[in-house]
Amino acid sequence: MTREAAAEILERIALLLELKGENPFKIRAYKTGAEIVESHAGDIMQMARDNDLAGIKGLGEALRDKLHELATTGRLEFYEKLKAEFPETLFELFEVSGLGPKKIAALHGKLGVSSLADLKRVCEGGEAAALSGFGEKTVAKILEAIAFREQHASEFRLDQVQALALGILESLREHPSVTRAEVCGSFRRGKEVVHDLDFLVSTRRPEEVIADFVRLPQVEKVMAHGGTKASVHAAGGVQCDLRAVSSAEYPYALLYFTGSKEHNVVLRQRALDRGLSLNEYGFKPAQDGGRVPEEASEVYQEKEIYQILGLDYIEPELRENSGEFEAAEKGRLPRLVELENLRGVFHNHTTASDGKATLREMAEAAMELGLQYLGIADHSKSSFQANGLDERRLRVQMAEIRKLNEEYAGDFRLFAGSEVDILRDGSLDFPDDLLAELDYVVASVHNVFNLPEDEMTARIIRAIRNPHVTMLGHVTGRLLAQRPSYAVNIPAIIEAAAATGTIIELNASPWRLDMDWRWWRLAVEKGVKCSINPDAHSIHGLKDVVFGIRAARKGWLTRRDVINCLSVKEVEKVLASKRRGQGVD
DNA sequence: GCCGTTTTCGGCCCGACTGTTTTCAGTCG
Repeated sequence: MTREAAAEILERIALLLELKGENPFKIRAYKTGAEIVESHAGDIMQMARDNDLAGIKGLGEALRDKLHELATTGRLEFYEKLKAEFPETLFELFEVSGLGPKKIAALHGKLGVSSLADLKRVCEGGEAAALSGFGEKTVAKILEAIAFREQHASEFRLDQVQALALGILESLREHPSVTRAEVCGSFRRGKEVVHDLDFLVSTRRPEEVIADFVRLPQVEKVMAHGGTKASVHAAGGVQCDLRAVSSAEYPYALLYFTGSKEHNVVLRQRALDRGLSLNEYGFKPAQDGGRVPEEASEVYQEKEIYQILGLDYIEPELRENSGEFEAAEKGRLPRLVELENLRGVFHNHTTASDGKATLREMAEAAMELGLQYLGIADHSKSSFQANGLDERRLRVQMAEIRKLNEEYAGDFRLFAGSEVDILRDGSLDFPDDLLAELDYVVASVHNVFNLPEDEMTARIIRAIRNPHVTMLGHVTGRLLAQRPSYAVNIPAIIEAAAATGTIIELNASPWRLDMDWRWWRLAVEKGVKCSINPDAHSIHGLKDVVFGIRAARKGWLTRRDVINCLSVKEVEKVLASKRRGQGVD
């Protein structure tokens, strides 16, 4: 049993206990237990097997015993019994925004609701509205939430598919009959969510490769299995398709299956303009008697196909038919930012607020990743739920950071910051004189999401105008495939950021990827700089920058647009420039 | 269920918002 699986079971126990109306503190004990299991620095499952968990704060006798049972037998009697009291599908109700344990318990107990389908039925049929504590508006909100979920039902966040995609890709590449393999589709294009995973291989033995593909351990169900393609469902319901082609066809197929569809349409039109017909297998003459240029027979990479069509190579992230062809014709494609360009990251949390690692642990993890600096930005006091820092605790942290910086003696630099709440009226959670003591400030909205667009926009712009606000955090508040963004006028925010020299964050958490890649070209045009921020709540979370880099590339960003590609000296200047009224240049 | 004792029970994190109520329960961050 992996630590993730064990933590998941503890979390589910907490949900089931909530449904049963158990003591809320007992429930919290299971939730914190799950967090500890997920984030403990040691090999916690081995420790559980060896009965070596004593001394870990938050794991008492009961949880230690349960973890030992899980680690040694792979199951937990207590959980199995609890689970048997409720239908498995009941868990999906927790994902409907606005529904909590009390309402779910009422729906289940009084109306027998045990799935999303049931829920929809009783909401539409009027039975739900008649329940005590429910009314017309509650039901309307539930139906809205169901509709949002349905609309996004087949969307998977990148963190949900990344390990699966890379795992299958590795198996394919290791296959003795496979010469080249790639994940295509929206995954390769760096979309913020994907619907499925498209794999492509080049091989001389397609049947053999396909047969081995459908037998991979990740495969749960085989949907289709032919001679050159197969379609399967992997764990978690992600559909995975595999296409097998010849070595000569491979670059054409790679281009075709990477898409986007809109990009391909333009490519094929360009080919026709040159008397050529392009499909996933290669070039053909568009008319009888036409001929294919000689270079076409020597195509080994996508790059050469673009060349034949008179274009510079277009990176997969840019293939959305949103200006890449004009730029490629004129040789004006941007040189996209790369992971290796990043020298530091801002907006990270520690155990002082809701993070799982200490200041020192975060710093060491950042060094381990080869970074030269790390910005800390724990929550401010209004974020009670996240154990936000008050003035006193923030000053303690600033002192700790100064001390660590002395210890690191220039080899590594910590920046003292704060993720300060933007309050309802656009004022900030800390007074200006305190903010002035920090190296930088991230301002974010964490409550009152339902303001009308003009009020929300005015609220954020007021915060941006504060000279101490260095950067704006997760501008729309969206949670991908789960919660839509709040109403906000992004172009107006970008204008205000440009006018005040405020940096806008690209929050790299795979849940957010916010500001969305579609806005960055406008931002860059206006002169706004980007900070790719992992919003890490643990050591592991620092690695989320890989998702941020993908999104940044998709937004046409170069290293010059991203402030965390700067050296310590340069970034210090940029962080201080707004306060000194110089703006960011 | 965990923790920490002025040891073996009593406390455990706060505030706003919403909708359903008629004084508050549920949800969310």
